[in-house]
Amino acid sequence: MTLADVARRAETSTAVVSYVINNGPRPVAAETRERVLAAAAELGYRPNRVASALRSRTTGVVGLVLADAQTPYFATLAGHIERALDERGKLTLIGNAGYAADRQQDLVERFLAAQVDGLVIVSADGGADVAAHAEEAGVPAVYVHHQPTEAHAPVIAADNRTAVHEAVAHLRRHGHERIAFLAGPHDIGPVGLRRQAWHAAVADAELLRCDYSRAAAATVAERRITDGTMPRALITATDEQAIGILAGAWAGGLVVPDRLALISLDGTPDSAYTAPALTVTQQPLHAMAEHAVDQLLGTSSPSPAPSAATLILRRSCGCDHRASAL
Amino acid sequence: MTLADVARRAETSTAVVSYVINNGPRPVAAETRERVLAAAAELGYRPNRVASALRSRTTGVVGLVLADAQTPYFATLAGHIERALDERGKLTLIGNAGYAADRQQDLVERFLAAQVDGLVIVSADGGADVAAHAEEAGVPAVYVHHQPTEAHAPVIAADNRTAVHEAVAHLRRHGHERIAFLAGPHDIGPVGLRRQAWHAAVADAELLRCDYSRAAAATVAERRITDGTMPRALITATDEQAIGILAGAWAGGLVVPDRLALISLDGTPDSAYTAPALTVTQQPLHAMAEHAVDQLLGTSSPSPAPSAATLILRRSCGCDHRASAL
DNA sequence: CTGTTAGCGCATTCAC
DNA sequence: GTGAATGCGCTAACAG
Repeated sequence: MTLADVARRAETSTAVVSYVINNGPRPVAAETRERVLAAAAELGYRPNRVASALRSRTTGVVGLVLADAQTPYFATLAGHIERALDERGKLTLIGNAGYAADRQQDLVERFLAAQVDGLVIVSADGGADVAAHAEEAGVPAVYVHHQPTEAHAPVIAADNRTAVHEAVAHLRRHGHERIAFLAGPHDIGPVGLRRQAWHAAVADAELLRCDYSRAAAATVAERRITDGTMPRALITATDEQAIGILAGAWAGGLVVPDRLALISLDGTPDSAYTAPALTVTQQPLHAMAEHAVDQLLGTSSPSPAPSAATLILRRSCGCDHRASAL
Repeated sequence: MTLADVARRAETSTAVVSYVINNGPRPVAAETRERVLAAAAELGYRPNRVASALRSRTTGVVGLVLADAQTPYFATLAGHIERALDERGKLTLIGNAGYAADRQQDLVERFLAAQVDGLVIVSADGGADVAAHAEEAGVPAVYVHHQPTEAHAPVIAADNRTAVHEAVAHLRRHGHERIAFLAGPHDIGPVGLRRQAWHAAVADAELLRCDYSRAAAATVAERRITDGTMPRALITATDEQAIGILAGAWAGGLVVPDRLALISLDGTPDSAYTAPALTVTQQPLHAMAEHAVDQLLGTSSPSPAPSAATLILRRSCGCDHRASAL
């Protein structure tokens, strides 16, 4: 079924059929429009977006490159982005780079070959400035969460510094002086910012490091408990690490929050249903996604830039104002 | 940059350039090939997949329709599917139906318009047989996890019945007689199969129901604890519900596994890092994804059909053979 | 307001 | 082994 078939059936031209299918760019007489619509319905006509894309030079597809699609933080962010795109009539081509710079590069290349209308890059630490390739091809791109140094595209990220300060201040209110920090393996990207903000706010406390995985954090917790060197107050850079710490603490018989006050810095949905529930600074992932997509598509009414994460008080820091898990 | 540009630079025809770019379907003299490759590299030529798709009637893109992209179970499955597709050179167009039948329909329609080479549908309970539309358009489709009644496409799912039997048997080994079951709001789909298998294996024990969300399950747990009607042994249909039960139990001061032996039936990665760690029957999500994609693409060496979930013993059932969270 | 027509970039047929 | 020419289905000039 093609435009021509519909035109033939409606006894008109392909141009007119195109005008009614796309509501423009030229007006069509009401009666003709009815005939065309009827013919299209009878034939079960479905426009071929590929042909349309070739001619109009716009596919209605946006590429979403993810560093990691499995982690709740990224998965939630990706979900919001896909939804924002969908609301604006775009389709989402998704790709998972698995933290590998070359895979990220390759995905961008393939998305560009597919003539995407834009590129959203949720990169993690490291990686080259893939947006440069997009710019060269005349395709707009935005980074979300993280941006490589000297990047040629806007970045959408929340204010990490303020979030960390709030977490530190809250733990101090609980009477803690020495507030340790569990960072990632290095200080690149948003987590590096969080680490620095902690360092600026806390005079002398211990800096721990491990991978951004539950398994790694659980190992750290178990070892620390065995050694008797577990801090009494800890801020983790990510929810994944916090959940790992909780698992390790449980296995090691260390009670949270009695023996360890814990705050995490992502605030994914997962953090609300751990045992005990995690106190977090919640990143405005929805706002970040909306803003990124508006920025990318140059929508007329752009959403406001996402602000800082908000502190959500639950049980793991020692707060008690909500006994219920809800 | 188009084929014609490269041809001009290499002083040959567009046909020859096409042959070398695609390695066929006709042979090209080594020397000519070199000239073409050099010209393409110098010009930074990138094939236009849209034009290629229009001509060759194959886009190299597969549509993935998800009932819910946020839940770890579906997110993990989606990740495996995307990866399997990527390994076979396909790009993935993703869409989130959010459990809404009309949104699912709409997504399929738009993917078909985009001329996808195939459709993977990870549907949840309900929804029409969207694969029928695909079949009509001559596009192959597979269902994963769940299939509407009277569906016109293959389904890839694991053996839920066996999984449930193993869970029941294990709880019995721990000395439990009355093993309750937490099902979804109704008995459609895979969860319905699990519910039936439990019913067949357990004579008289209580059937609980709630939404497939952590929040709903936590509410159930808290109410049961308050009422003093919490079962001593429970199998939950999904990990989401198990995690909610754990959160509710913690908030209500009920110790798992001492006062409640718990087994869940998904076995997502999340289940390994709860406190306590969940004993689960782990669904072969990777095998399901591989098999689905092979089935869809008609690959020469199809992967074997996924078998039953495997029982992973951890702490929540009362087992003690692994003190570590790892 | 409607119809005719020329490509979009590429794969492929047919001639050489 | 190579090249010229055709058309995939659609949009947008252009002409009526």
